[in-house]
Amino acid sequence: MQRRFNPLEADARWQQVWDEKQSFRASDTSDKPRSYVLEMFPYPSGRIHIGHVRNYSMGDVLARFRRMTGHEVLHPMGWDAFGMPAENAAMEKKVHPGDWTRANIASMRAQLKKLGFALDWSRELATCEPDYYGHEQALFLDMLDAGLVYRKESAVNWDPVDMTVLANEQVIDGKGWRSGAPVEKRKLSQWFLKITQFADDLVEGLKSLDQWPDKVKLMQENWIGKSVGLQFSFALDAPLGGIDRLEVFSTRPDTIFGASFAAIAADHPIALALAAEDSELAAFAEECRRTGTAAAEVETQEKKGYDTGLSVVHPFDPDWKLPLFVANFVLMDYGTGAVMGVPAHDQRDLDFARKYMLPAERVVAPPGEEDQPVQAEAYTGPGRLVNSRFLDGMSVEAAKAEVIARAEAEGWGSGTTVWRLRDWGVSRQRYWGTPIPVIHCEGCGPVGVPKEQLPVTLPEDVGFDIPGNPLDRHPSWKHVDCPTCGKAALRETDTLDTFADSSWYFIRFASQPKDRPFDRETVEKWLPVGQYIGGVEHAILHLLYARFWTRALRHMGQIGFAEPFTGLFTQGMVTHETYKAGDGSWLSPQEVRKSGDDYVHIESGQPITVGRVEKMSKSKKNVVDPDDIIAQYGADAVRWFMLSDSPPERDLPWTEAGIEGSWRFVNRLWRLFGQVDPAATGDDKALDRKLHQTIDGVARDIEALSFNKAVAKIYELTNAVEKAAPSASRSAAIRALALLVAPMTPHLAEEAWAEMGAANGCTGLIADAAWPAVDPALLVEDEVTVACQVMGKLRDTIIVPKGTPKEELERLVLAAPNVARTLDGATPKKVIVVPDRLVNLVI
RNA sequence: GCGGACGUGGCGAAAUCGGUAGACGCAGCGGACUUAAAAUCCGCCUUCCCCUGGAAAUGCGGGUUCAAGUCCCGCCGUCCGCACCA
Repeated sequence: MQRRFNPLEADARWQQVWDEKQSFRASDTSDKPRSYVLEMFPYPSGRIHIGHVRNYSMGDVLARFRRMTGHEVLHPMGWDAFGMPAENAAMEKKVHPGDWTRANIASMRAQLKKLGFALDWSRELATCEPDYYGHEQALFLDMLDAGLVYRKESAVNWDPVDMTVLANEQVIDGKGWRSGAPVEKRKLSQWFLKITQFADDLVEGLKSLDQWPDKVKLMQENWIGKSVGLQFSFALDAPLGGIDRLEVFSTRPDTIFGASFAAIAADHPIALALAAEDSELAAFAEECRRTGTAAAEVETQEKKGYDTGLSVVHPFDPDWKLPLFVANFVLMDYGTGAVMGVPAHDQRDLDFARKYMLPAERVVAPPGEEDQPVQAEAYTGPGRLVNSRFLDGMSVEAAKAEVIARAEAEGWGSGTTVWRLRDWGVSRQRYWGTPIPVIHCEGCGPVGVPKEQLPVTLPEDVGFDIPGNPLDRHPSWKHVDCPTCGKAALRETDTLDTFADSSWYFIRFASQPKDRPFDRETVEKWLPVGQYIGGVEHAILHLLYARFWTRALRHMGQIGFAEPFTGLFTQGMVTHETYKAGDGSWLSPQEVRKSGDDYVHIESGQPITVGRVEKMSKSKKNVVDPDDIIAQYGADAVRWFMLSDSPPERDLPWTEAGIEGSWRFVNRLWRLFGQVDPAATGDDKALDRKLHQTIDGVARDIEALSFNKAVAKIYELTNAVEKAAPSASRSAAIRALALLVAPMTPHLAEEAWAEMGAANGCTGLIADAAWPAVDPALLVEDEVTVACQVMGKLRDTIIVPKGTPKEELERLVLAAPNVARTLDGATPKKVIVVPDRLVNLVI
């Protein structure tokens, strides 16, 4: 065996062997239990970054481990290949988005292959190819037929930089998620997917996802935002044009007798009608629209209103009139754009009432506080109804039910659920996306492209020298005949949001027939995905859309399950120290050298300020390139480092010392593998025990994705094996160690396996080897260390046979020298014995 | 503001059910080998003290318990998500 492990040579050799033997090809017909391990597929930006390496290393350990434990594993890879960056590149570099994207895919594929992931490359797909997006178009048409797609003119979020519409989920703090430009409102005809039809089920379904992080489930629940209450109408005391009623929604119909005003949004039809003849109101409405929705602004925003002079009539008392305001805190796009104001029990209403001198009468009170006046804070807790006529004495819940029942009986309202979730607007005014397969005919309206004409492919001859949608200004592409009446018609020139592409790729991975999106039977063999791994930044967008899409397919009878991902794991980021030069400019790790405890700039020798450890970003220059690292240390050291130290859900600080340490360990293992001796004889019971405990523990840790713990256990075993004297046990441990590290450092393991060879029982590829069996008898120790405590403080420890009886333990502890000295002749009042663990003496 | 997570050595972290806090790794220190260096190996490594032992210590302050990093109450801090949601 060579003295040093040579990854540069070994990595490529084993990668080629796995490739030739198609070692990681998933069989649809295997009888083994199936396991679908999936990491979120990358956007082909051009380079793999270290975060990808961490993500795919984790998935790879699980995939390889599952193979070793007898599973038929599906572990595929593909490309989320449509999107804006390709068009931006086209504009800047005068390359076609397709050429740019495909070149990026080629180089990133090569990078991934260098890491030796156990991927089934035969199933590789790219969403920008017609043999993917054509099937997506078919699914869109199915949804159109099923009534899950509709077209609507609505105010949409317009990104003025990317010149496209954005979904609600893609607007963050009033800014476009990609461009960061403040989003404008525009009225446009757009295609929508009816995600709200599944709102309730999407919330309910979260309960079944016990292998999802609570954090993600909570984020989804909040995003969907279910509110149960009463939608009802106030009569206007004087009709305005054709409008004589005002619809409002309230989650607190029980407080209806505490109402002292009604308020509408600045964009509410009544407000618009009034503003047409009231310039003061028009100015106020304009001010409301101008106000940003950014966090800081909203918080400091004063509640302001404009008294319309109109009144509404209380539904339970025709003589009770409530003033109607236009208010800046009422939003047109939530509920009905109008509220009833109950100052005593809603803080915003209270702030508003104080400013405009409106009454604030308590109608719910906890016991004993019935007569307390309303102070600075609105009361939102439980209690009994007061000052509320026929509701007096009821609980909040009973009163809600009573008001809803009466409203429904009297016909002026009904119990309703309102959702924060909006339907998913999927139209994008972009070129590099899936063409929406619809033809607009003057006579027939929008008509779906007949399925036999799919795919509707993107034209190649497009230019990006002027802003806007190249599909729309293409001379011929959009001009087609109506499939229904045959008259001249126009193709839809919008493309689908790229989140549609990632909403079903995990299904296509499992089954890729040429003539349809997927084969149901094959899909149901593999799905749902057993373990999905990716960044938490997709907690809402991608994961919600994928859950919707899967439900839509089930709704249409195409598949039999609703949840696409049984297990979800959100891994942390890879971070790095930041370095700042004296002039405040950022420096990359390559420009910095450690000198004693300080850092200096290599070029100038000037001292460097070390900043906080942050997510790697180009702007702060704290990035490391996986290619450089692999070239220096090989794939296995990088993979090992990605799994070590930090728990996978937490951020992992990249350090030069850390990767050096991993590299040293790879070599340490390599030297140890060289010490295997098939001729060695003799037992080492302690080492056997350590080995079997480690095999068991590492398996559990990998199943739980606690890779850092598995790594620690492997270090411990390595330490023990190194210290052990030669024996048959030691050789067996060395061989088993190769199997234990095989999922993490597969090239090293494969090389060692081949070197150890048949003489040591190492035949075939370690990639095809089974996980070592555990002897349960060796998991239990026959001796245990028992802690000897006096008054809860550790005074001594004794080693006793496992299962030593209580009385005997007590006797031994009392005899322990340090215990006897501490007791100093005193007799314990009480003795607590936890068998095999500790004895605590209470004096 | 609402919701959530987290807080343990110089650093990344372990501690699975309330039962020996700091496993394992990194960095550091001392030593061996070497002409020397690298590599490797051995040892030390929470703090303090009257050092064959002892005391304190898991963000801070209380509580429950024979026993608390772990459970309960109240603070402080950091990070994340949402945000005028009726």
